[in-house]
Amino acid sequence: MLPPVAYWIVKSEPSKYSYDQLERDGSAVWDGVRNFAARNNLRAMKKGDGLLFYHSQEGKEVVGMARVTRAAYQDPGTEEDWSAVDVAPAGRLKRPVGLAAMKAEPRLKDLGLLSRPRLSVVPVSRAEFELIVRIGGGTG
DNA sequence: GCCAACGTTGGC
DNA sequence: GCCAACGTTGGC
Repeated sequence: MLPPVAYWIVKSEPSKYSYDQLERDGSAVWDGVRNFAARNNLRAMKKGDGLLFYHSQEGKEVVGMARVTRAAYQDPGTEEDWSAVDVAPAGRLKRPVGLAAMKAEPRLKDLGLLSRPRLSVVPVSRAEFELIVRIGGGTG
């Protein structure tokens, strides 16, 4: 039996790196994280973990799913002790799930995205993950 | 080890 | 563009 996967929300400003771009690229090196808590979350990721891709600043919505394709390794952009993972797109939501919709959903009241708004990589429970995907109409 | 200053993020 | 929140840095 496969080990259970974990779930995360990763944030990106679409003007810097959008979900569209990830789909065009087919995969991406998720690097440049310079926050200890976010780094620790990156390091806890395993290949196969599920990601929700959130657009910050513009959109303010979860737009799609992605998957971890390579567990944490040295961030290639620095000599310092930071980490990167590789990710691949795993389906766009039929309807993006906006920040307001998540705030309004009682079952998402403990969502890390809401309680730790400045953290760029936050864990979510399987239930939260699946609920957000369901609110978004799935990936069709 | 504390705390003030500073920089960055991100919602509004 | 503003401002609040918060993480990080650096002086003491």
